[in-house]
This record gives sequence, C-alpha cells and structure tokens, in this order.
Amino acid sequence: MNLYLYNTLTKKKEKFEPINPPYVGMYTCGPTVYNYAHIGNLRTYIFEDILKRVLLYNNYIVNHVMNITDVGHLTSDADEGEDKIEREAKKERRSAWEIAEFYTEAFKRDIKKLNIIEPNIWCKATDHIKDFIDLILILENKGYTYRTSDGIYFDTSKVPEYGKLAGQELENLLPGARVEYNPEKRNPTDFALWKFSPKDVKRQMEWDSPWGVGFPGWHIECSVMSTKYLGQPFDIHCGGIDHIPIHHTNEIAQSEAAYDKPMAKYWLHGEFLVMGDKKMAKSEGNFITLSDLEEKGYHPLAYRYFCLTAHYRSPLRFTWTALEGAQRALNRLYENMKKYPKVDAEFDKNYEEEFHKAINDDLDMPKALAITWELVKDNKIPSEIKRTTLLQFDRVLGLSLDNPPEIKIEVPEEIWGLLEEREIARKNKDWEKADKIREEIKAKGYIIEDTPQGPRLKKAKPLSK
RNA sequence: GGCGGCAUCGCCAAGCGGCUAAGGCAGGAGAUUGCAAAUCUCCCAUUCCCCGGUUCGAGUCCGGGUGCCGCCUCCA
Repeated sequence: MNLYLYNTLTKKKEKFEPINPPYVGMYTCGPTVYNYAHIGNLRTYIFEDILKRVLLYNNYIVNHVMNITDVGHLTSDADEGEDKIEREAKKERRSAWEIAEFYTEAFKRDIKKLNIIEPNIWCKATDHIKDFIDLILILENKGYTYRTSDGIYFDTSKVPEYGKLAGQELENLLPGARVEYNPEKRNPTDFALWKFSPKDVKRQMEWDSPWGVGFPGWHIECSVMSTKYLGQPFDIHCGGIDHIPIHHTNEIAQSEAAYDKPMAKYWLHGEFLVMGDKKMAKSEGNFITLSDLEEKGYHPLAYRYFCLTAHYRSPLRFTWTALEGAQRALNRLYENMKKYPKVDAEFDKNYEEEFHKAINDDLDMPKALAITWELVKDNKIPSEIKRTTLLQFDRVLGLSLDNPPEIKIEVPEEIWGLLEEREIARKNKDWEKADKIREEIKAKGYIIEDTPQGPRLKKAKPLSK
C-alpha cells in the first residue's frame, strides 16, 4: 500500500519513496535541554513517533536520529542574548554540564512514559564540536562565511534559494519585523556558525577553533549531525512548525551550500498545541508539563491518546475537559481489551485495511481512531479477533492496549481508615453512614467505586479549566 | 508591512466535489447497583461563520466580508 506524506518543501501530499528502500533515514530535532519539556513540545515528539511507527508498519527499516542540543541555543535567533543552558545554570547554581545532563534525563523519562520509541541514535551537540568546525571550514573555503566582532556568520545572500522551505523572500523580511538590528551582519537573515566567547565573562562550555575560543551556532549542529549519521540527502527531516522559517531554513542553506545536494527529501512539521487561543510556550508562561498531568491523576498515555484525536498538521486546543475525555475513552478501550479472550486469532482483514489506509494517508490518526472504535463496537466480529486486530493497530497507536498501565495513586492512611469504616457500615446496611463517609472521602479528593471485589479508589479530577 | 493557516454538535475533532456530515467526551433514556460510581445497550448536527458565484451536485472549489491564530524575536 502506498504511503502519502505532506512535504513542507513542496507544500503537497506526496507518495513516499525512500532514497534507498527499504531503509529510511529520519532526523528529528530534539530538545534544548535547559528546562523540562512541556506537553506542547511533547506533541511534536508524539507526532514523530507516529510517523516512525507508520513507517515500521509499512515494513521500512527506520534509522532514527535525534539530537540533544546542549550548547549554542541562544535566547534570540538574532544571535544576541545568552546561551539558554548557561543562563539556566546560573539560575539553578549548577554547572552547565549538570543542567544539560539533568534535563536530558528528564526528557528521556517523559518520552518513555508516552510510549515513544527511542531513536536509534541520540547525539549530543557537545560530542560533535570537531565535526561542526569541519563543516564551517568547508563553508569558509567556499566563500559562504564572514567574520564579525562576535563570530563567524553565514552569508544568506549567497544562497539564491534561501527561504524556499518557508516561502519567504529576503526583501520582505525587513518592514515591520521585530528584528534586533545587528549592524555588523550583512543581511538580516544571516546567522552565526561559530560564536566567540564573550571577553568579559568566562563561559563554562567553550572550545578552541581556527577562529578563536567559542561555541557553535544552533543550526550548524543539526546540519552536521544529521548528515554524519544519515548521509546527504537523507529521507525525512521533522520538527515543530516553528522551525520552518529559521532553524530548518538555515540548516538547508548550510548543508546544501556545503555539499551541493539536497539536504533531505521530505520535510514534515507538527502543528502547535494551543492553550486557550494562544500557543503553549515557555515564553507565554502558560505551559504544562507531563508531571503536572500526572499529579492531577492523568496517565501520560491519556495525553498521547488526546494528541491522536487531532491531525498533526492542525493546531490542537488543550483543555482539561478534553484531556479528561481522552482519559475516559482510553480507559474504555482498556476495559474492552480486558474482556476479550487471549487466544491466537487472525486479525480482521477489512478493518486492518481501513486502518492501514487511514494511517498511510498522511497519518490520519483521527480516522484511525474512529476505525478503532467502529471495530470495538462491531458485534459481528468475534472478540478474540477484535483483540488481535486491536493489537495490530496498537503497533501504531502505541497505547499499550495489551498491557494497560495501572494508575498508581497515593492514598493517605486516613482515607484507608475511613474506607474501612464505611465497609463496616455497608455490611450493617447503615446506608446513611456509608454515604456520609463516601462524601467525606470525596471531599478529600478521592472517589469510591464499589465493585464485587470490594471498593476501589480513584483520584477525583478537577474538571475546571 | 509581508507570509501562512483556521472557522463543522455543549467540548475536542474528522471530512480535500457525489452513499443518510466520522469518532471520542459531555448530555438524555434503559440495564446493573442499597444508592452511586464503573460497565453495557440505545438516542443525540436536514446542517457545516456570513454574502455572492462556479457546478447536474459544495462544509468541501472561486470572489468578497467577519472573527481568530501562527510565523517574520525565543519556541515543538
């Protein structure tokens, strides 16, 4: 079955044809590890995971590379401002290296909880300084660079196609734009390849280079590491939609200038998660982390399910009610799965084909989920077949349908006491007292479900906002 | 100022010119329960922001409004 993907480069849905089938090289821009990821960041990684799983489902052999930006990402793309990692280190009174290490681990924990398959290769920027310098040297030899007082810059006017990914013309960037003006730059879109360490402050992360002590620019990192591990051109490059106009545009400029061939064949971008009507962003101060969700009693996979209800190229509006809905829907899938007998059976070919068609149509996960529900509700399909078919779907959905996670909650001693008291009242058919205790427990944030096996506790969830 | 996108049930959200406008959540009715919860069954948009147009046929294409968002600062 053909796979179709929307390519930002051509602005069209295209038939996916890897350069060297059945191998697929895929590079996804990883996190800058100066803080926890928020669920908006994580939406993109979920989208990329779905993409990868769909490729695997189509029997491609995927080599997935993800970078960790642990140096060089400044607080402004105008190449002003501080290095994000160093700034955070100062704030937390830890070394830059510790900060990077700490948030890298936090990130890896998050994606694990979301059932995101780990990349085949993780690469850290600080492990590739020599490679960055090598590429800058190539660019320098080809005349693409120039020196200013604070670094080595890439001259974007030397690239006729500059901005092709974003569809932006150089000339249109000036008027009204909120660009910090750097008088030493030849063009407003020029960007730093290598930045010199400031004279007055000692940086924690800095290296020698042919141009002086300093650190690499952000964009060079992805250009170098993607090509190093995947060759050039490689098949797929992904990232958030925000990377189109600058980061990916600059990657393309560098890589194609250096090697005179396309950087990647397909460029895919995930849309934003929005909060109210605004995007979720650290700078907007409206961000929520995965731990925030967990603290409220939501499972990370409920968030994954929530993300699957929207197409990756549409903005998705986050509300607590919508997340609650996702959690409930997912629980229902789990409940259904538990009922089905665990015996070997062939999956249902018709449903599988429908599902396959949906995911191959530019990852139409909302459709795929709709098909999933149709199957669950179809009483013409025997339950053991439902089970195997759903497990087949779960190779892409990644919702752990075969092994539903238990939501662990911490219950204080006090609640256990009340619960016991209520059970005694119930045995004595003192319903009034039992209901009163139930109310009391509810007031303390827990909901009781009486089952034939005894009472079960759940954390009450705030539905507001 | 430039570029791009979006407006579909109370909420989230599919749909990309043609069967009766997916699906989930919420809501309603019933089964179950001491009552609940959970679970199960059934019901739940003659209509797609507004106005024109193209077409045998439009939520889907075109033109014009209105409202909103993103990017051109950092961002997934």
